[in-house]
Amino acid sequence: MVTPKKDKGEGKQHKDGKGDKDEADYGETVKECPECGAKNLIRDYGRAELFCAECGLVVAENIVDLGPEWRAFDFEQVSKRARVGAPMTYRIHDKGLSTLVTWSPTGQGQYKLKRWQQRTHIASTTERSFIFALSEIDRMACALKLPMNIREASSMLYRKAMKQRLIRGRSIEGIATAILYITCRQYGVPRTLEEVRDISRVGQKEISRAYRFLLRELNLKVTPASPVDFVPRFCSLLDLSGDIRSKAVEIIKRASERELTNGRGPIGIAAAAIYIAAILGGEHRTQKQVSDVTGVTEVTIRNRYKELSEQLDIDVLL
DNA sequence: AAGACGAAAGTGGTTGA
DNA sequence: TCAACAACTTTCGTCTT
Repeated sequence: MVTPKKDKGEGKQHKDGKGDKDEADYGETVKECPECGAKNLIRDYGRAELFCAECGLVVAENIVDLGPEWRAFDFEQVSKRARVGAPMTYRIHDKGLSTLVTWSPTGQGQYKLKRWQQRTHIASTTERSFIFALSEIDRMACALKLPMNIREASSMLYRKAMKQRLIRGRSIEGIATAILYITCRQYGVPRTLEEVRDISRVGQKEISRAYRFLLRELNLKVTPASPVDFVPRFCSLLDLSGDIRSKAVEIIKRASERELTNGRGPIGIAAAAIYIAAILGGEHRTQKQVSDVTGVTEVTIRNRYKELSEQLDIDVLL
């Protein structure tokens, strides 16, 4: 029953078809996010991309990389990896360190061969499902325009879940989707459950189940999403200016000081704050428009916006 | 006609016995 | 496991611009 989201501003989102040279230049000169207008872009040379800290949009890829092409997570890795082998990444199923095993059948009995094959069969099926999970995480992260660091973190989390034998007997899709959802929350670029569900191949129920299960089993703490986290993305989807964005954030801050946000859904609060801010700033959007983008109903927007405007003494004149 | 409003009933998730 | 509960949705009639 969720209305399909209109793909507004297709042109200003990050383009894949452009040449590397153009993008490298773009990465050097662009100063603010074309999606939400935020100024704090993060340049990740390790992943050769430029992404927005506010909404998580990948602004440019293949930017000029001034650092070494390998990554190191501690000193030991630095010394070992300085000039040997391919770069290691968690997004490749065997961490990119593959081993080629040659087999010489001379003098080996049938029995041993069989056992070896059984073992490798088990290894290869779990490996295959892991590869599948990673490709799914990548696909979904791509569709949601999430930065590479979130994809990396998701891969690491999935690996961890696998080590603790949490995947076996559960749907890979469900777990992978839940993990992506968790990582987004942890990195402060939350996507709504509806958004995640729309690009996943499993239903909302299964995602929620996997989500709760993983939080419990992995002892993860996920702080409730703040309404503020949703503002940049929603504002840009509504074609609202940066002025409205900061107004909305301001309203949310005042609301949370007065504890008007307690027990309320963060998305509804964000939607109402944006609705109010847009009217105050002379860029009126209808409740329906806001509702379509945020996924909360007009009724909820009305209820929240009544509360906010009354309690914060904001005169909203239409 | 479109947008805003609000009442009333329904839904899905959480909590606590 | 079940019922109570709050937040949110659906639906729909009415008012306003």
